[in-house]
Amino acid sequence: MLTVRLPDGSEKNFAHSVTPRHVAEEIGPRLAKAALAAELDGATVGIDFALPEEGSVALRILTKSDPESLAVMRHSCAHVMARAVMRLRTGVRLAFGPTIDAGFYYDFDLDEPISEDDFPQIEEEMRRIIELDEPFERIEETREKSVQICRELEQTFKVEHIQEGLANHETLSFYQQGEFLDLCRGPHVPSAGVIGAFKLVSVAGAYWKGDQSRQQLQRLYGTAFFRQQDLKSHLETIEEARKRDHRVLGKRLELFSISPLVGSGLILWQPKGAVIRGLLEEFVKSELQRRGYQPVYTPNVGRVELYEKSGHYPYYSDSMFAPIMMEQDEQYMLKPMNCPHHIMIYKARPRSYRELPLRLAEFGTVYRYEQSGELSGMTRVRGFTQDDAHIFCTEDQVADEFRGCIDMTQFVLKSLGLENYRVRLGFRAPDSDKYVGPEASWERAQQSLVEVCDSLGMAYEVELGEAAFYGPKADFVVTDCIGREWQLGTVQLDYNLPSKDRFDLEYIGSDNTPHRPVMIHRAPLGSMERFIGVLIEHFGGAFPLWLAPEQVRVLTVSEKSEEYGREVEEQLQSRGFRVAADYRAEKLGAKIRDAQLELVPYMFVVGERDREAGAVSVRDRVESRNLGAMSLDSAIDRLQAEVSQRLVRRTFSGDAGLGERGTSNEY
RNA sequence: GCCAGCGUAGCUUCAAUCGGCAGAGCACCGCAUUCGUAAUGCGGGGGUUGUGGGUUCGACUCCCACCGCUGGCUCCA
Repeated sequence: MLTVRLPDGSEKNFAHSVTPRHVAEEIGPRLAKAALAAELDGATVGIDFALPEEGSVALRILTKSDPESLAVMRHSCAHVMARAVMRLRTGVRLAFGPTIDAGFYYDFDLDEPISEDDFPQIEEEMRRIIELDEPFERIEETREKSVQICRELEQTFKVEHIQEGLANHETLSFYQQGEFLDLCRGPHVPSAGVIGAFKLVSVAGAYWKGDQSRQQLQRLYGTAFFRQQDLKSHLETIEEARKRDHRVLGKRLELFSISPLVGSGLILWQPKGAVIRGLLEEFVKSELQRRGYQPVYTPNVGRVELYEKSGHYPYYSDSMFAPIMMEQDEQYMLKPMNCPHHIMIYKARPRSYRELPLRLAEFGTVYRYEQSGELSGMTRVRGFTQDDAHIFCTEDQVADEFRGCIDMTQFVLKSLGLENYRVRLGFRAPDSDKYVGPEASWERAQQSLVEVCDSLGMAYEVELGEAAFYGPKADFVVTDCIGREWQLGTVQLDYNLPSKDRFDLEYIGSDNTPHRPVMIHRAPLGSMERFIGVLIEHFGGAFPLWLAPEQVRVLTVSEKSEEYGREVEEQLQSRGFRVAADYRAEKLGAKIRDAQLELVPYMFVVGERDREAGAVSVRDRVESRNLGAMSLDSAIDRLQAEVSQRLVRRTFSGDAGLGERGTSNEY
């Protein structure tokens, strides 16, 4: 006998084999009709799933109102899409078609490539399939039979997947809908009719099993919702993201530019962007000073031998700019990392334990030859400046230093209105030869990271295989105001570069014998380019007052007030504000409009009335509102208070569902 | 690097019918206007249609190569 526990605490007993559908029918016909899937002891299953005949299970029937059913429905929609493509095309071989955060995709190998022009036709065919409202039927087969079925269907990727990826599965499942039969773990919704609204989003290349050395397939991305209005609002959020694109805003607001003649992926900071960067650097520098870091400067090139010693050259030569050849035995690299240089500063003389922790900081510019297809605006570039520092400390100091790095990162992010983030601990993958150093050091380093995170009560997730080659790391993955994730700051523990085989770092301990220090690599912002790119999108170009390239614009009502306007402008300038003025022979409305669109936080409107009173009329951009006339001094006090608090007055808040594309790998 | 798409004036605002005279808006410059909280009017300049080659009587339009960009894949010390 089976006991089924329901969410309301009640229990139902069944003497014979049942499915969630039967359970739902027992509860009521309404629920049975609305049931799309079920949650069985925490896992999502289809409503036709055969529950065990004995024992006790927790079961929750899932309907449209449960978020879990959205993923199930989207996976079904991926099948509908694949079915439509197979109706329209010949020689379609199916690969994987999972659900992702914002929708789903399916990978195909096709005789003729699909382009976006084909979307309307595919969508039309999908609509037809959905109208038929045919059920998704689950079929279970033995391995041999499954291979045979896939062979007959000429689905060679599926054959391979059964034989390799699913080698330890005794039985396999298929889902059938009309003429469409696909190897698939499921679950699926009962029938296609529940797919309320869908849209094909994009088409892209993707390698079979994510392996660059294997065949490239076409990946068709789509999304689906139960209700048309949810699809609409999803598309609106994508549109919102598009409007905030830092590449567009960066050009419009004259923050940065990229010139093909200078080179792809190389950022030219325009004056206004340079203001923002300079302010952020000052902000970080003052924190570094407070926290006992010492600034250093190092050159932009270094001999190849330096990077051979560090191990970067053997590991990353493909993504480094080629060496600069001088003589046969004299080659220089553009530096891809600052750490080897900082290490040489440490090594410039013998070190005592009394000096540790030694914290060396530099806004170090590095160059990496990223693949051309990787480049994107400021977020993925070939030259960038890290807010870098390397801490050399004793084993005993590691935890405190690591804690200090986390603290500084949290402080900096918070000051910029980036309060939504998670921490990802990147650990080594077992049995990989990608890493340097003995396993014991790795264990120790990984253990320290976990202990510090636990002691701070900080949530984190461990990801295997995400470590740097020399040590494990803690990455800060920041969610911006429309729900997209960005990897920004990082703290990395390193027991390897100091080792005998690498740079053989030492300090003399209190026992008067040499000891090996531990290194911590850390960059709270990551790179200035990427960080500011993300900030542009986060703020939609409307920077808080303390960072705004132009903080105040003086607007004259007419040319009659120009002289007074210039006085006000000069006053603001001398009080430390970044100020501009609009003396054009335009109407006030036009000047206001331009300043609003250029995202200037405050406008000081000056006319004859103000001149007579020695006042300014303050207009606030955020509220798009006239705050009224006030004395210049009180207006300045007001702004100064806002600057000194580093007040972040507004960021859009919402969720585009554009988060990292984590897949749950249905097949 | 790979797959797909795109490239017309400073502008990710865009037009140019089937291959038949490259044209608007915004921005910019000039003149007039002297204005009180999101666009004053008039006039003007600005183009080797990404680059190079090909097909054609004729190419923004069709074909090839290259460059750049976009969306993905792979990569990310």
